[in-house]
Amino acid sequence: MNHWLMKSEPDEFSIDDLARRGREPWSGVRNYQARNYLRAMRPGDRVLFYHSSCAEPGVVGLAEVASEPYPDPTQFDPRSDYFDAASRREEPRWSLVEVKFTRKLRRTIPLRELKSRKELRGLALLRPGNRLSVLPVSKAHWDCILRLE
DNA sequence: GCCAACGTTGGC
DNA sequence: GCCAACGTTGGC
Repeated sequence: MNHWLMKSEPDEFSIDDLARRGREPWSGVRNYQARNYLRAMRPGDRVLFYHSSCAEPGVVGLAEVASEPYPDPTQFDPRSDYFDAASRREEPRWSLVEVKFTRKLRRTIPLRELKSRKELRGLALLRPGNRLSVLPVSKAHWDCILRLE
């Protein structure tokens, strides 16, 4: 089983939105490296849900990968913001997985606090300029972050 | 709103 | 293949 971190802007889709829906196809990832991480995901993998571009960026909840990766349907929808005219159905460019709500954390663990922890050195989220919306997390880092709760 | 740190695009 | 210009992400 692998561990991941997935970012979402709470104005767009928050942990409370995921709690309400229970399960959500993670559409709209349009970065090749992030896509490759999505394709490496398997049902049962654990996910840290992270709020970005907001007053208090940080880890806010836990989720679980709930499907195998499959082609993101929004790439074929001309009305979607995520439409990609260059993607062909025979060879879809973009993938997604479905994500299932596990629970909210008792508190937000702010980015500021993650940065202050020596044990979290090397966490992909903290690497300079890392803007990927989907990132791997080691088991050791996962455990460390949950101990901060 | 600013800006660093990227990724992408397109001319050559 | 190089690289300048441009667009995006996301913290602050």
